[in-house]
Amino acid sequence: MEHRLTNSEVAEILQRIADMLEIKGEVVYKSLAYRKAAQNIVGLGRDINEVWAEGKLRDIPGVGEALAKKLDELLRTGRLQYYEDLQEEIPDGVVSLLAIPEVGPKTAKLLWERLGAMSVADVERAAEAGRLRQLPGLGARSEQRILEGIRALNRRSSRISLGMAWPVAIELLDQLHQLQGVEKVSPAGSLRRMKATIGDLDLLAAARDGESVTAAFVRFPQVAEVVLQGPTKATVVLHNGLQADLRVLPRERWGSALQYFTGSKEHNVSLRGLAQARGLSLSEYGYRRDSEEILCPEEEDVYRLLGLPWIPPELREDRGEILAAEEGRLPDLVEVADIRGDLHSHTDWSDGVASVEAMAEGAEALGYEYLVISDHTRALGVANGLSPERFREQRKLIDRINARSRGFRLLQGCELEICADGSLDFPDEVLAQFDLVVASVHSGLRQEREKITERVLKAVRNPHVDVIGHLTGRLLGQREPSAVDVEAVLQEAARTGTAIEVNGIPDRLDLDDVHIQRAIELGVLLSIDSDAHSVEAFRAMSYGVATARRGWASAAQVLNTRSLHELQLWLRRRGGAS
DNA sequence: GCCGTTTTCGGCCCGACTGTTTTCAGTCG
Repeated sequence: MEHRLTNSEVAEILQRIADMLEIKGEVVYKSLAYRKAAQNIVGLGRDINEVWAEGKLRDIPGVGEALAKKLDELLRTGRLQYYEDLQEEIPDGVVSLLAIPEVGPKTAKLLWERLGAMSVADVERAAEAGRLRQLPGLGARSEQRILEGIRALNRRSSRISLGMAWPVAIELLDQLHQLQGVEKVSPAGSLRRMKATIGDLDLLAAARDGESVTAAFVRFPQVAEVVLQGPTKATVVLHNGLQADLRVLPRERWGSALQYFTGSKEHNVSLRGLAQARGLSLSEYGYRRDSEEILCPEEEDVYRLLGLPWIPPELREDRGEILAAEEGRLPDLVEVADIRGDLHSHTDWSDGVASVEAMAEGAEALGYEYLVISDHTRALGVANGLSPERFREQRKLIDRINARSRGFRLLQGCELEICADGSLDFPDEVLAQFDLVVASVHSGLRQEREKITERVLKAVRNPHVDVIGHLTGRLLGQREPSAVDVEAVLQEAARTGTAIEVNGIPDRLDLDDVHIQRAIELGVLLSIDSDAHSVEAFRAMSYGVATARRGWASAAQVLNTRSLHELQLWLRRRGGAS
């Protein structure tokens, strides 16, 4: 096989098939089935090629006989006849029209059949020429909306990182909370589930008079444009280009509303399935049994009526959390308060902006017991990597700071370069001098799978290496993850006891949630780090913790929830220095 | 196309908003 398809490539093909089936006008449940399977393949946590090789495709939820057969053909040959036949019937250009807001499968088909539109640009031209309003079911207003949709599409900067979205949302929620009659506010949607990237800001408010709240909301200074506005919801585009959706519900329906709008959609679908089995119908307004209404003022009420414990939002991706809740084996998720120290940080000795002293003070102010200063090693010239001699000097400074501090302790580490040629930047005798070593790849990220995997495995097997930093090297929206065989690294890390980092920098969040869940399954120890290059950047820890929670991690599985003493014991047993 | 303490066939979640509609279809989340 010339190219091994990744999970997301396979899922993408299934999603496109679903798109084409919708345009064809097939029964909706068929395309839903394709989408569900695609979702589960993305959330698999392991390489679908391996699942295929084991003959276990049918074990993937949502994959039945027909899909297993198609996936087998796709993974075996790299092609899928069914998909190619569909492409003959529905050109890719028609599918691409679905990217336009306001254009769904019905409209796409109409535009294609009646106007021959095969691209977004075709639709834009037709709309500008006033030809859309002549189509059945469309009028001048629809034409205008579609045109606006295309303009929004052209300027849309896709999804933004959680770290960018979160502060913006909190500010809007603060303003909402100050409005007359607003009793409660909360983030909802992917924001509340702490997904790595956020499409729209979903905001929720409890108030009796929704009309006045949405009216005030659309006049907030951050708002550039009002997309829609009604008595219970409003959608706006902010000056920074983000879209924000606000929903307003009365206080007595807060629980069901918050649950509903937090999603995920898949989680909610499964939940409604459970409700139905009990003769209940669930919506954002509460439960209904025939004509009787059951209100849920708190989110716990929604779950309790189904006999379930409250499920943390980070788990609500329909990746087994409902079954786990039913069986009483939901994980006790790690929290920011569990974190006792940070194992990865930089100072102005390499590419950080703060002094060792300032970083130490910052970490102590956060209530940490310890901080590992882990500046870059010499091979990373662009980051002013340090030589062994410079590290020895830095050690003296760290010793001095420790000598005058009480309770808090600095440890000296390094972020050891895993060089492109597969070597480690320092020999073992130098590595033995550090309290803790984080080893990371910063170069040769485009190497082929075997080569880059072998580099990382070498670091995992080195007894002086304690943590593998940002394993895949992905930068959200900028750089795809490297081809590294995550499964192989995780398995080896489970064997050697090496910790794998969950890097909290919002653009990284690496490992990602799906692989964290797999790491937990394999018993791999995690280290949640801020990788801070400044004092303010310590706060990235919270995004790292959120990502670990999304991967079902509990405190026991996270190295830096341990006390200084326990950490030092762990380091000593690993055979490194300290 | 999937799936089964209702079922191997017949279900498959629910509602807001908008526009072109004389009662509803399409899109979105």
